[in-house]
Amino acid sequence: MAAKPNLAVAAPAERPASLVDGLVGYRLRRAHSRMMADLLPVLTPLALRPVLVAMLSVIRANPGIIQMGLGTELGIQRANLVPLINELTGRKLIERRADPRDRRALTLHLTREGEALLDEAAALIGDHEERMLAKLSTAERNKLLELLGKVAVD
Amino acid sequence: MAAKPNLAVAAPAERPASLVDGLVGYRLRRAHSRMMADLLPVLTPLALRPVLVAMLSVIRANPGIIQMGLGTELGIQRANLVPLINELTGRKLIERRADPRDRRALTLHLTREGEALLDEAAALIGDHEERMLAKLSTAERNKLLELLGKVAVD
DNA sequence: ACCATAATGTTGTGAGACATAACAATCAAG
DNA sequence: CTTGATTGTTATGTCTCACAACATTATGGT
Repeated sequence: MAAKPNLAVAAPAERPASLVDGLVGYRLRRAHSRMMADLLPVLTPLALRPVLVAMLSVIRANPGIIQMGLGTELGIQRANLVPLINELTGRKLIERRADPRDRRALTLHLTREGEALLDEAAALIGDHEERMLAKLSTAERNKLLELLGKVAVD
Repeated sequence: MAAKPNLAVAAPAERPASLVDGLVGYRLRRAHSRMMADLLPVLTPLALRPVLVAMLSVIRANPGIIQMGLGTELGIQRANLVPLINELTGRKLIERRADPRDRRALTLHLTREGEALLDEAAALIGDHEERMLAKLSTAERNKLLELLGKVAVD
């Protein structure tokens, strides 16, 4: 029942909009892809990746959070979290400490170096966001944050 | 100079907002992740993935597009495009034809089966988007599309 | 016409993200 | 105390993606 006109003879001169172009999911994919492409080289000088920054950020906001909680917060499965945490502990950016309440769990804390490096990363990421959102006014950026929040939340 | 208030003394009773939570890039990542998690099982019955749908969609909107053009349009490198196109041609969803103007290039066209399958996918994806954007009004959805477009565009 | 450079499709390869299963240690509930 | 669930861990496999190299063909300069 498609009301689709026959355009087999139409000259594809300009750039006909594809079906996926009107989808939020598709533009989300493109916007995300473009931002990651810009962010990766930004963090390279600090030897960090976006995931590691997110981990540091959540640990700073929730000192003493256990690994399972960190994984849930970031949408990372605990199995895949282990090598990431090993990477951060190996660089003395965070510490694993025994949880006094639960002997299975390990709590996570930022070290001084972790704090400092996260501050550096935050500054670089601030510039990065400013660059990516240059076309958007402050009101538009807030609106985008709000709308993305509604989509991201469960 | 960042106008960042000192919140070190705030009581972390509820759920303290982490630094990354105010970043567009981070919410973009979360929103994208959630939508993909919902979309993948939607396309499973058709044995399709989001990339394949995007390819079919762009080919339908630009019949005769060459592989290089498709890769540029979707942000996929031509090397990685080859097995994807092989997958679609193997399933008789698209066809590779010689380009009369450039003997290096191969033009791409949808088959009837490709058209039909894309229509099915479009219907399923329509439901999927409706589900993901349930919290947003029509005006908000259009605004989100517009803002994402500004971020995604180069 | 000739030559150097670029573009297109292709293959191969490796790194990284991610899901799953299985296990030991510990907790929680009956 | 015993059964089941939870936490951290290891191992494994899959999927996506980037990069390098190559043959074929176009393009542009001389």
